[in-house]
Amino acid sequence: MKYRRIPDETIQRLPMYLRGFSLLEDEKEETVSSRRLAVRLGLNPHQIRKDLSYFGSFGRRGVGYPVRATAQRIRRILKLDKTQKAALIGAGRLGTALVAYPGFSSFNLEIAAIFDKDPQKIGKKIGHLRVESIERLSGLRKRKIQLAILAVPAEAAQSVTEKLVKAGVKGLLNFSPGHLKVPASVKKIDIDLASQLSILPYYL
Amino acid sequence: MKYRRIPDETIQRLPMYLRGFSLLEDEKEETVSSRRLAVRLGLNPHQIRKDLSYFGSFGRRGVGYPVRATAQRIRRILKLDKTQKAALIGAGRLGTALVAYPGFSSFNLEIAAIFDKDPQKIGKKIGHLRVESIERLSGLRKRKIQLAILAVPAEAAQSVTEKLVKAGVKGLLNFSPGHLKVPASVKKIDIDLASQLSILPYYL
DNA sequence: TTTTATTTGTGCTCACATTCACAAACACAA
DNA sequence: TTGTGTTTGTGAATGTGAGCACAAATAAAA
Repeated sequence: MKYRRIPDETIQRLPMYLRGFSLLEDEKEETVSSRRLAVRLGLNPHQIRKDLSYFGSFGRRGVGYPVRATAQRIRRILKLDKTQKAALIGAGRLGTALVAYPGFSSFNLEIAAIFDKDPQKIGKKIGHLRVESIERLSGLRKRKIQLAILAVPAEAAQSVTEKLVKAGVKGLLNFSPGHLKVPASVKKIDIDLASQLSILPYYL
Repeated sequence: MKYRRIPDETIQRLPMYLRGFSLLEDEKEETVSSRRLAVRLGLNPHQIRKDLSYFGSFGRRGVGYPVRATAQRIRRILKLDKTQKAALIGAGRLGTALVAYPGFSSFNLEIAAIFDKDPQKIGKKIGHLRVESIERLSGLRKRKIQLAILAVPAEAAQSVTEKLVKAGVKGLLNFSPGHLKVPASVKKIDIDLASQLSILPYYL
């Protein structure tokens, strides 16, 4: 296929595909067709094929996609073939829940540091990590942590973000409500829990 | 404007607009132009105007949007002018964090019941609510709870969902990974935390 | 009243994602 | 070797949302 810009939407679906392939890997399946995979994931086969084709030829016609190889290739694309470390900012309830969240490890994601402003929390253990002072964010570059999860109150979000950017963070998963300004070089994903829930009543 | 289908994307932005208007309400602002609001929210004025116009005429030319009235109108559209009750299923760490989450109340959203399967957790207090047995989900209809937040392990998600649908739930905020089958009459929003985080490394 | 500066509301255009349709590639049986 | 049934990969068609430009409406100054 001639070069075409890869849609963000495609990138966003890759983790879903990866989860599907990983599960099939565990089930010792050798190959899977786009049709079978589509049924499992609840979407349509055309989209799976088109999405994967952006990254080259993955499957064999008449056969399907080789499970193990394709899983590995998607991991490579998403840079999940090596463990990716993320810093968590905010050791409140949500932050604590995220540390214990079991879903990250299957994607080779690891929360490798926790920061908080509150002196009461600093030094405390959460999981197997100790909460560090927010003053130590500047050490992230040395520790090769380029991802951050922001779970602080809205008022603190912008100033913490600026510290993170200075510390070399390139990807941000933001749970704080409201608009966060980041340089174009930083990829930001917003998860606004209250907004998400408040959409539902509309459809009642 | 002649009738046009309202895009889902527009609905998804309404909570953002509502938060903007609510804040301006607190600041005792009388009116706001799409331009000023756009700066605050970090998006463009055309989109705000187009989105609002789907629901009729909101503002006055040369002046802007009346803050209080527009906020109230958006609340009405989203059915947030009355408190909306939601049930939380799954009293794990994530569920517990959600109960304490302060962001819901400003949208008139309330977690009004908590359910779990684990007998160890049933009867325990979380916030000011007691954890109930999952067997009691069928009582949701009588309690007029039509929204549910699903924070259970992936294995349990489908069966719980079916119980919820039977109990008359019409809107579902799903934190469980994987594909969940729901009837077309039920609106489902998925928040897959691991998938979201795993998108970030791609952009490094 | 007239002019100037704003600002909304909306038809239109453009860009882009999704879906379709089909040729090419493969497996396997006859 | 030929034929049949799959399945991928992709150009093309379709559908849809975002961005734009501008007329209409308003306020305030001249």
